[in-house]
Amino acid sequence: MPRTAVKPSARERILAAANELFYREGVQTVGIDRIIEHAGVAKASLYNTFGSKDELVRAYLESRHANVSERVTRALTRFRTPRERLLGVFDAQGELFTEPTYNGCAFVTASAEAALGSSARQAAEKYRGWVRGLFTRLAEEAGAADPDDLARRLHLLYDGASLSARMDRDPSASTTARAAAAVLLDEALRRPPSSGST
Amino acid sequence: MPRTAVKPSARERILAAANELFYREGVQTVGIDRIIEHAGVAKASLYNTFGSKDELVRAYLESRHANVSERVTRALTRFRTPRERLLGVFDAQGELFTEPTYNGCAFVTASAEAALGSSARQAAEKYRGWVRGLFTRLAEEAGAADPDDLARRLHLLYDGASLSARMDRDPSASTTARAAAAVLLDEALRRPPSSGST
DNA sequence: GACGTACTAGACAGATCGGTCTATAGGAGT
DNA sequence: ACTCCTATAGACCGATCTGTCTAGTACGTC
Repeated sequence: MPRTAVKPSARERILAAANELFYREGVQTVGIDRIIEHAGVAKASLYNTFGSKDELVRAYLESRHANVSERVTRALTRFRTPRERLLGVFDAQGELFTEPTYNGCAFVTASAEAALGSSARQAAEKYRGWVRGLFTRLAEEAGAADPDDLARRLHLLYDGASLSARMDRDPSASTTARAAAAVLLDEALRRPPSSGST
Repeated sequence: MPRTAVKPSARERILAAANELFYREGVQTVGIDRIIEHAGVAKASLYNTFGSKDELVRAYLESRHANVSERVTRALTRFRTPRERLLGVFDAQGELFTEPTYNGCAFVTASAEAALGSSARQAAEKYRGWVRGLFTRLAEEAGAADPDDLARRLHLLYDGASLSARMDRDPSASTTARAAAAVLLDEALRRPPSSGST
């Protein structure tokens, strides 16, 4: 068991350094030299393991995706009713916001820095698909008249909250989003299950 | 009239080039050389006029702020009732989304690329303050029970919509946001003018 | 014609970038 | 003992970055 206890592998140390530096300062700003220095590895180790900076960025974002989805999923098991589970997404978001290292959605910032066809954009697309699917499923379970439509609306609040938490340095954005989500949910339950009223 | 008709000044050409390239590809990705080449000016002209790239970024964002606020303000004069004016913000947003060059909120992307104390962050803060103030004023005029609270909620939808329009390439995000905003507005009007119910 | 202003063209400096390469060292499996 | 694998340190390459500097040009005003 020398892997995790005594000394993590080079790959793990590099990913940890990337997770910290890329997230805090941006994937464009942080250079390879900073990463290997912070991880305490040789440059060759990084390129033997990941091949390029772009692939390292992809691995960094994929690990974040895994962390966030696991964390949110686990947090939702605390709640019993469908309504509580749906609104619980914003509670889980609020917990992230209060962490001192929180610096916004990693996929949004990385995507803003990267070129159009880059790995960052692909990883962001995948993450957004997961969020959308989560909200859609929760909206269905809650009995919303139009689950897709409610999921889209909740996704707007979710994105807006993470953006406000970063740019306005306002961790209470998740509370505002949660309250707004409750109003939207109630309205979606009031609507008849199959009709389109604008 | 040789200024605007025949040949714009170097400053105007530089700003136009910055507005196009910075917005499309990012302030970090686009270098000074690309700007001066696209503007057709000498490098010395850029540095004599703006002093540094950071100041050029600030000027670029300030010009965008002026453009957007002027455009939104003018669009809102079309509507008569307070309710229409409030929801009209999302109509104006939808018009921006349909433009082929739309690439998300310039302040969000620029802020994601720039360092913490940079001009971009300052310009973004200023812009966000304007948006917040606009929503607050419209919420007051519409007679919302808690205008600040409603403004915060609408701001989440507004940010979420621009983010979705860019990342999901979905111009209809403004329509979703507008529908959600209508629900939130109605609820804010139903609430008694001075009480706090969670 | 002289002069100041605004501009252009482009070399240049100093730093940093992503990425490759050489050379070396230690540990595990045969 | 020998080899393979993984790791190390660090020189090195070509490209690119922001910013400076020199030199020369067109124009409008006195």
